[in-house]
Amino acid sequence: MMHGLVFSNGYEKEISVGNSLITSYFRCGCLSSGRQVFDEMFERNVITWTAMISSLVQNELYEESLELFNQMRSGPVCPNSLTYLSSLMACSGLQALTGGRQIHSLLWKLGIQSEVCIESSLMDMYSKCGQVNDAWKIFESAQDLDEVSMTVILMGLAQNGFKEEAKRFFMKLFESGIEIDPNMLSAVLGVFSEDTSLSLGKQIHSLSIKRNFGFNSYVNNGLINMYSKCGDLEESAKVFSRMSQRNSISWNSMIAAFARHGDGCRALQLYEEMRSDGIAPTDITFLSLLHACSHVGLVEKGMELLKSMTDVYGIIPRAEHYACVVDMLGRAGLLNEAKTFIEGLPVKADMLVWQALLGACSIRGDPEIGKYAANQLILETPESPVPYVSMANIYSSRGKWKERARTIKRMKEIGVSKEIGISWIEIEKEVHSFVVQDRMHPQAELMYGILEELLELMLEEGYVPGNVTPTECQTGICLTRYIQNFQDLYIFGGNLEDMSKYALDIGAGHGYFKRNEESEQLRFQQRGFGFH
DNA sequence: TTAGGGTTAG
Repeated sequence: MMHGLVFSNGYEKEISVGNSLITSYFRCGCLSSGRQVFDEMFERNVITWTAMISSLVQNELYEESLELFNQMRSGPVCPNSLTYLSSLMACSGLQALTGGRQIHSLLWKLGIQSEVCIESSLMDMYSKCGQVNDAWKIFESAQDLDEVSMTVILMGLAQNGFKEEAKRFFMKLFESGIEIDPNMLSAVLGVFSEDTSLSLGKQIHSLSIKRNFGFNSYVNNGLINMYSKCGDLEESAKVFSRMSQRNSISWNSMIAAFARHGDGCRALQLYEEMRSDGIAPTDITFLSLLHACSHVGLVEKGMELLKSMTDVYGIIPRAEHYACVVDMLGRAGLLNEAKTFIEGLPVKADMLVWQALLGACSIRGDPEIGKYAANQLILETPESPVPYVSMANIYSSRGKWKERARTIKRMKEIGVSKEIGISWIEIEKEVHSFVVQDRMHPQAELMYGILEELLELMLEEGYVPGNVTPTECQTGICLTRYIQNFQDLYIFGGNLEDMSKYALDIGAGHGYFKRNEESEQLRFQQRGFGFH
C-alpha cells in the first residue's frame, strides 16, 4: 500500500525516499523493485550506491554488485569505506583474486586500508581466494584486531589446509583470556570436529556453557556436528534434544549424524519428526536421507524420498542427489538398475554420478558395468587415474590378470599416474609416516600385529572384507569405539605403543591419518609461519 | 538511509 502511494507521487525518485525504499525492498526480498527504484532515481548519492551494492552482495548477486561498483567509479560520486567493504565481500564470494587485489590497491591509495573492518574483509577475501599468506601479512601488521578479524584469520588458516596452525592459534587466544564470542566458537567447532579431537571439542562445549552461549543456534549446531564427527552420537543427540529452538540446520545436522553412524532408521524417524514440527526439508536434508538409505539398503524408501523431493517440496535434485541414488542402488547390488537410472536422468550425468557407479562396481567386482562407467569417467576427466585404478582393482579381484596388466599399461601410455598416499602421525614432535605395506618403521612388526588383532575384532563383529552390508556399518561404529579408547589412552598418558595402534591406516578413514595434500602444513611451519 | 567473521552433505 505504502509503496504504491509513494510510487504514484513520484517521491521515490528523491534521494531520501529512494534510499530508504531500496533498503526496505531488499530486506523483504523484493530485489527487482529495489533495482527499479535505483534505476529511476533522479539523483544518487554515496548512500544510494552503497545501499544498492551491499544489498546485492547480501543476496549473493556478486557479479551484479561489482558491475554497479565499476559503474559508480566512472561517475561523479566517490565510494566510501562501506562501498569498498561491500565490493570486497563480492570478490570473496566470487573468489575473484584479481578484482580483490585491485580494490586493495585502491584502498592503499586512499589510505583507508587499515580500518579494522576493511582489514578483516581483505583477510577474508585473500583467504577465500586461497592466498592465506597475503591474509597473514595483513593480520601480522594490523593495528587493531577484534573478534571478527581473529575469526577470519582462524578460518582462513583452516580452510587453506593449515588446521594445526588454526588450532594452535585458537589455543593461544583461549589461554590469553581474550574475549571469545559465539561466532568464533562455532567456527572453531567446525575446525576441530574434522580431526576427531573429542577432548578439545568437550573443552569448547564447557566454555560455551560458562559463557552462556547455550541458546546460540550456531554454537549448538556446531556441537551436534562436532560430537557426531568425533564418534559420540549420543552426546550429539543430547545437545539436539536440549535445544529450545531448532532451525533446519539443526535438524539436518542431527539427521546427518544418524546417517553417518549407520543408523538409517533413526535418521528417517527424525525426518518424520522434522516434518511434524513444521520445518521444511532442504536439499541437504535429502542428501543425508539418501545417504542413510544407501547405507542400510533401504532402496524403495530412498526412491520414494527422491520423488517427494520434487513432487512435494519443489526441490530440483542436483547431481549429488542422483549420485547418492546411484550409490544406493549400487551398494544394494542393483548395478543394472543403477545404469538404467543414469540413462533416464533428466540432466546429463556428471563425474559424481559415474564415480558412484564405478565405486559400486569396485565393491561388487563387476567388470562389465565397471568398464562402461570407467569409460564415461575418462571422457569427463581424462587426466584422472581413478577409472584406471578402479578397473585394475576390479580385474584383480576377479583374477583377470591380463586385463589388469593391460589397464595399467594403458594408464602409463596415456601418462596418468596415481600419487602414492602417505599417512603420518606426529608423536612428540617427530613425524612418523607410512605408505601401503610399509615395513620401514622400526616398530613395524608390532604395528602389523596390532592391525591383525583389530581385523580379528572386526571379523568377530561380522565384517566381511569387500562386501558392504549393513553389518559393515555396525562394524564401522565398533571400530570408532576402539579407536576412541586408544585415543583416550594417549590423552591420559599413553605411549608410542598405544599411538601406533591407530597410526596404521586401517581403512576406516576416521581422520587420524593426514592426507597427502596436508603436507602443506609442514612446509608452512618450515617457512616460519604460525605458532610454535 | 550504506558496514566486516560463524553452524549442515560428500
